[in-house]
Amino acid sequence: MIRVMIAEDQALLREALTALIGLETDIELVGAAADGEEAHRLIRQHEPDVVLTDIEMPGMTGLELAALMKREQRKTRILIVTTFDRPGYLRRALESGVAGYLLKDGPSTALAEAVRKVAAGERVISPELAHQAWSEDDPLSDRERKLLRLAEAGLDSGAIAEETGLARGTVRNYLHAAISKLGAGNRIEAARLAREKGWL
Amino acid sequence: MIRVMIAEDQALLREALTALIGLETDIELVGAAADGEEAHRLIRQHEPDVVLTDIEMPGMTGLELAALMKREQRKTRILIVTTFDRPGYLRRALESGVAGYLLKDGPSTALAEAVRKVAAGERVISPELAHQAWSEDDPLSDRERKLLRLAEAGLDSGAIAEETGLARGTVRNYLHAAISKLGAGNRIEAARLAREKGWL
DNA sequence: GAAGCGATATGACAGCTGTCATGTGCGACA
DNA sequence: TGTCGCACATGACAGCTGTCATATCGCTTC
Repeated sequence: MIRVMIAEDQALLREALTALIGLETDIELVGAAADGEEAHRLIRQHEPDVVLTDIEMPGMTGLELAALMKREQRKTRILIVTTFDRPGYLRRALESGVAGYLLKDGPSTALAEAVRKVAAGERVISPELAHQAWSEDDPLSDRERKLLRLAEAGLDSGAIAEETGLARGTVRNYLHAAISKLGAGNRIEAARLAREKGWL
Repeated sequence: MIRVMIAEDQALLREALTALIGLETDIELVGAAADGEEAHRLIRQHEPDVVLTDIEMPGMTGLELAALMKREQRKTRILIVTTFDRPGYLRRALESGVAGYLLKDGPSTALAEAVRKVAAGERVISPELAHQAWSEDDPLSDRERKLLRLAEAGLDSGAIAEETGLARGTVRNYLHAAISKLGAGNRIEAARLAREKGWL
């Protein structure tokens, strides 16, 4: 019997996944959490074989949860189930040590199958994504990413400078580097491109 | 017996909803569609009492589907099930003539209950949203909305002018109006604010 | 018909943005 | 130790953006 836990903040999807798992005879649901911290607590309590989780959750993301499993040397393996099909997300997920990455777009039959494979120690990646796993490197530095996020929120160079303690000219310089690396025409387009790739 | 159809492009959620509906004894599933056009075809074929649908779908949105039901004078009623909790979305949905608007955040028990109420002719709105239904009017004109969307994508005034056939000065003027109406400091912030409200 | 109003349209001007040249300091590495 | 690369920093300049004054047109209201 494979012991599974669900961590998903959308109640409807969480309970629907519960219903789907309930249809399988060789998989047992041992808990369901609505946020990352509750998930961590329940994992320590039940020590499931596999945790189905979204990436974005209140409290703790699915990726942080995966990193935590590694740090605490648990055998519990993380299977990400998400809508985000951006290359950067998959890359970051794999680097966090997740055992699988499924898209919510995929057929539900893939879910139980993926749980079985992950429980057996295999690594599972949505076929739609497998080819783009190592597609393109994030060329942005931490500084560029941070300033790009502020620019995306609508702050002008002066406000970003104040926020970060940099000079206005320096802010423009970093944004110029980001714009140039991404092949964009301005900071707005640069932010959009970076977000599409999953780099923000 | 209430006859229900599901229109949802995420396969996993679609099949999970199917599983949830399957648990109810007084509700019967008569079809499931992965996009708006397929949904329309299946509605004409099966004439369900209620259609569960997301707003954003390939082919046709759930709101367009609702408007179509009204135009074709069908008795089929649309129940929106979505993640979008922005005020503007609910307002536009109600104006499109939907019979209900549920958040995926809500408990799954609310789903069957909502289906029953909608089938009985009632109107159902997620309690989290009810208070903000008429919270704030969209102050933007169609022209302003369109230009704001182009600006959000990273086009500069010149590119937007070319795209729309307007003069550069006119483009800046419309964006200025939008910025001013929204109390923003620049076009980026204006686009962000408008999107948060659900006006884009 | 005249006044009022909103949508459309344009140009002038100050300030902001993107680009580039240039410079400093720090750690890596042969 | 030198120099190489990289992050950090700044100023100059052309072009773009935000703001405002202004004007036309169609429609409503009296």
